Amino acid sequence: MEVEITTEEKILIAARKVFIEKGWDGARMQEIADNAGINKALLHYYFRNKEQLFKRVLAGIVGKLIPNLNTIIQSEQPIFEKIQAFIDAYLDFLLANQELPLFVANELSRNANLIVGAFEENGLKPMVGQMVMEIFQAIENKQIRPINPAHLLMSIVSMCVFPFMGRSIFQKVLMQVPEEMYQELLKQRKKEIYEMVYHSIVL
Amino acid sequence: MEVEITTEEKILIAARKVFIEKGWDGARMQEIADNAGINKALLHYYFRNKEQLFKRVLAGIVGKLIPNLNTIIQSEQPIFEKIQAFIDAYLDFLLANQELPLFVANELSRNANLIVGAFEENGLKPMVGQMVMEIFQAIENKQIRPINPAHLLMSIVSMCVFPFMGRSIFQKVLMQVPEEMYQELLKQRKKEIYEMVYHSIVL
DNA sequence: AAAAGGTTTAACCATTTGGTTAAATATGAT
DNA sequence: ATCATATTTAACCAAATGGTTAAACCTTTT
Repeated sequence: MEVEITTEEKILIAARKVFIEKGWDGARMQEIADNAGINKALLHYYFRNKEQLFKRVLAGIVGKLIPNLNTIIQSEQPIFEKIQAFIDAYLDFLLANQELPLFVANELSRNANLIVGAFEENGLKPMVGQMVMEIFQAIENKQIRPINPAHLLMSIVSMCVFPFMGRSIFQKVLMQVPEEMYQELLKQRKKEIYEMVYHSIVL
Repeated sequence: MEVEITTEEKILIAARKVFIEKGWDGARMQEIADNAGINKALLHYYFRNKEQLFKRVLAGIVGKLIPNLNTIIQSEQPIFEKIQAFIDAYLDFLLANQELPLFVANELSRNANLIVGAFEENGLKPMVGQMVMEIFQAIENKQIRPINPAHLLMSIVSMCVFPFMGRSIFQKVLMQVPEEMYQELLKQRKKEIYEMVYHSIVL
């Protein structure tokens, strides 16, 4: 069977890899061309310049990041199930896109307008609002102990994302464990995070 | 009173600022020179090249990062007090060096050998070992509920660091709050993190 | 088969950037 | 004052880098 792959796709795949690996500043058009197995001039034929290419890569990334989580947030489930589903979906995504968080945080902090633009074009609503409300209600209903919802969410997201974003810090400085062992830890986190959150809010 | 500030110090201050702000790839020797108010050639007079200058900046950063935490870890206190002291000291440091985590994670993931070298020269022992042992003992002594120590530590560090390292993600994408409000959240975290951890491990 | 249009390439170009050089200027010792 | 040494600067340089151009090469249409 024929697996058609256009030059444009080859370029985007190569660009995604190089941009994520090296960041905007470190990425070289020549390296992207080499990775795509084409001439450098062809990059500029398909994408006018580095910025256009970067924007296209961003759009692809952001497009996958968002919908996943939003569906969960909007679903109707009891608070504990919902939190568990959130952690579950978030970690699945992170395990499949391990280098993404550091890349996004990085570019976002240097190049904010570009990235925020990409998010807005992809229609990311501040999905936090609804979650905050639900946590408030769960507190009033005596389902969970009183806790600042913003901080609870912050903590959950932190526990999910940081092991990926700060992976180099954990792996190379703090824990000094080999790659496979770290991957093993990452896989266990789904369960560990949920248990931590559960015990910290259950009455 | 005379505040003596040598050219070398001026350079290091400027370099630290530019490197942290822009990263290795984004930092320009010219910009560092401008920030220091000197000629570009003078940079190379004091520091042979970009790499030497970067290493010196790193040494300064790592030198302050470590000792702070190690003293706490090595202190003898009951487990809950120790965890609280750890969070306390960590957040004080982070509040005073907000841009550092992203910078370190970033350079560490691209340029590992350079940074790990800087850590090793500054004698960072994998301080985690001792903490893991103590958590194990606390579990055996029925002081806290059974929990994987590595994950507990990972979670604590995550909750402390991520709001700084992923600040742009929280602030600009997820929560969309103004600067002062985010700073306010950060100041509250000390208390919030400890309470979260406390409730999640207390029997 | 020849014209036409899109696709790909090699060779260039202008600018930026890290780094050097040689001369000028302070600074300190004799 | 004068000599020597350390500090600072302006002018350069070579390599790297994003981008352009004009020609070559397909593929499809007529």
